[in-house]
Amino acid sequence: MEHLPSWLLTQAAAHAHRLVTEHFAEIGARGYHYRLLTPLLDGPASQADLGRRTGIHFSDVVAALNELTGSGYLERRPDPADKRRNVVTITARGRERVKELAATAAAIQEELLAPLNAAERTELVRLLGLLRAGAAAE
Amino acid sequence: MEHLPSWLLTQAAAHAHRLVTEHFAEIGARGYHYRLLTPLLDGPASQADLGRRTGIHFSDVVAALNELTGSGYLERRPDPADKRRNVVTITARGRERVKELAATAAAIQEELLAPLNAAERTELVRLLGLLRAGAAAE
DNA sequence: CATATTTCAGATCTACTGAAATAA
DNA sequence: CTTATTTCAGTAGATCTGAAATAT
Repeated sequence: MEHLPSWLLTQAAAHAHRLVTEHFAEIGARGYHYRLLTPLLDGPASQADLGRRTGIHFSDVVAALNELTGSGYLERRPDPADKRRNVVTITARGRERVKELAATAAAIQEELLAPLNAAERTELVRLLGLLRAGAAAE
Repeated sequence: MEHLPSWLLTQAAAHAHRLVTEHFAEIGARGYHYRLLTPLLDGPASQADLGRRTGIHFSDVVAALNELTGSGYLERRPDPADKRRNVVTITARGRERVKELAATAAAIQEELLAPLNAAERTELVRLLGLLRAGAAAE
């Protein structure tokens, strides 16, 4: 079992999940907040677009954006060019919040990757990236 | 975000989880069944012992063992030497079931690791093992 | 008519918390 | 009295399903 990739992946992800939940909770956030707020630094986006870029389901994007608008980190307005869409824009407070979330995320990575040296960290990221590309391919 | 280890880990694990759920469901099983049944091939164990060896919580071990005893894959008897404990033993039907589950697990690994060559698979397992050891250390 | 977007209500699985009963 | 084991009831988080309303 200790050599079964899917099991090792599950265990490592569970550990990562514990760290993410714990550290983000300390500042009243959760992982979805960071994942959704960060891409908005590059400019406004529709909710469907955010869902596709982050891998978060449309229905969950809705709930997380409700929380983030409630905190004043972003604004949601109907798109004049396509009235089905909402244009989601990050606010000045939201940009400050991202800095805070990014610092927390960096601390999480450091704790998670502590057992690996620099070369091993790079290789892990590369291998996981390959898995991700393969999963997206089919 | 594509280079954030905790995110890559989460995505890869989510993909692995989809494969595990999907493939095991085809034969009326789930991941916990394989994880609990396999160590019992080495001999009987108490539930607390199973929980420690598999990383599954005691309360979830109880529920999964209820399902497995209901299907006749294992037996649970009070331990005469320590009456707090249950001795959990795999049955002949259980041993057959493990073969089925192991074949399914192998198919899952193949699908999951398809993007990696043999050397990369070995390295991924090694790196995830290091993370696991680090997580267990604190 | 088919497709895309937003939204809500609900379901699943994994992981965890808390507490009780029993026995070492 | 403290600790370990089993058990149950319930929670939380991430993911996903299904369906409705609206607009392209």
